[in-house]
Amino acid sequence: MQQSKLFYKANKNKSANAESVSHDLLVRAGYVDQLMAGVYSFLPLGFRVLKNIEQIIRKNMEEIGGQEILMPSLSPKENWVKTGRWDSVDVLFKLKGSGDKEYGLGLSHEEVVAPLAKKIVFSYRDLPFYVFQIQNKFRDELRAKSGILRTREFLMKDLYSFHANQGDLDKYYEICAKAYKNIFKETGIKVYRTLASGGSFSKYSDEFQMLTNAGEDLIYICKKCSIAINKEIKGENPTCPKCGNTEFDEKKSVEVGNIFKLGTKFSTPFDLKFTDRDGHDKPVLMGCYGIGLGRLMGAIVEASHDDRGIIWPKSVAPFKVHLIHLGGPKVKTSADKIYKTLHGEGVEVLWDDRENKTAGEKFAESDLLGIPLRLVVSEKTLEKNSVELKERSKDAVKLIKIKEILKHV
RNA sequence: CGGGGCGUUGUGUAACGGUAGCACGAACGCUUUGGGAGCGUUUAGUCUGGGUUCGAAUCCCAGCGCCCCGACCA
Repeated sequence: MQQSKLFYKANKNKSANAESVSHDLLVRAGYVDQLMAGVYSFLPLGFRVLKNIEQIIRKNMEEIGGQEILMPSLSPKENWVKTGRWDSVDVLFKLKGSGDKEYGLGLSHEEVVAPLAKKIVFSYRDLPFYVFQIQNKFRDELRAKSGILRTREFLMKDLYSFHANQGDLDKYYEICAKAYKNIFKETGIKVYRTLASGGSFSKYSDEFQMLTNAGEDLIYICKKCSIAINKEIKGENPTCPKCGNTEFDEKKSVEVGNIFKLGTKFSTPFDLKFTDRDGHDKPVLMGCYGIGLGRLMGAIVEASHDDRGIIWPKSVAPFKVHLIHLGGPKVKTSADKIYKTLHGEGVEVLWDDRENKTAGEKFAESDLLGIPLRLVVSEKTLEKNSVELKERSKDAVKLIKIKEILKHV
């Protein structure tokens, strides 16, 4: 991609209305644009990051048997009434269509996936199965905050599992927890699996929390065994559920994922059952497993930046290489050649081909954008048939031969 | 939803009730080219509606919007 054609505009001034680091940097570097409180557009740079995160999640969900589907955002009021969530969930967006027909905008998809499963599941032979989607969710949060960390519309991966018995659900729940750990590791952040209350869903759930001051949650990490619990759990029982210790570190954190054992909570209202080996009908047991993609993206920035800008982990970076040329037409021609070579080899490269920008501006913006590898071409480097290579996360620069660039990127 | 703060050009900000200015950006020209470079020209703004006043960005009322704290959080 040539930067002169990229749909974005970076800004030197700090955003006035952005308290959190990720909000400020993502807006300033042109990754996202705020439309209103809690609602954002993802510009090409931001969308590329989002798609990389999406791909990591997709791969891991497919590895544990997840089959990808796409469910609608609109759903009929009746289904929400059936589960009681029309009245009990105050963040549900409700809207009215023609003929005064009422709809709910999906904030999670039990009301859609359970009736769907009912059309496919009849026998124990049809179980278990796992379906997931990556789709926009709508929640009428009382207060959106911290840029893309808490929004009213956001991309979420939600997986639903269906089981014939508790043992099977328990087993899959742990498999999914492991996949989650892997996802967060791949996206470059450290998370704590945190025992939490399940809200209206189940007695207990597990949250995946990343430590950051920009977060809105508090978690308690056992000083002895490093198990983490959230506030509600500590409120109920102030001892470590694993080792009985009572000493905890209190830390601010952001929840990037959450898993629940739903049991029969949603299968019962929709009469979702199956015929077991013994010939008797039994309710299907469900689990649900969510990750907010935009929030994860924000969390990554919170975890990985410096005072000059973002430092993307390679796995999610919008481009792998930021190519910069300094100098006149001759240098630009060489840069163009390098750009085409890299591009031709499938290396994701952003080339700052702008002619009216000074070296300082290009460097400063490169640091702000946070692409992992920077290649600089100038007359100085060309004299040695080389380019300069620098990792965004490090200070060291080194010269590498142009012929050998592909070995380094 | 309670409390607080704030709405001035694309962004960041200034202006006692009296000429809406500065910086960044953007555009053009010339010069420059290894850490946000220089000169010149240009561009674009007082959230909306009322009120007070000779005169309102400024004071008052209402609305809308944004941010923060809290509450809430499938």
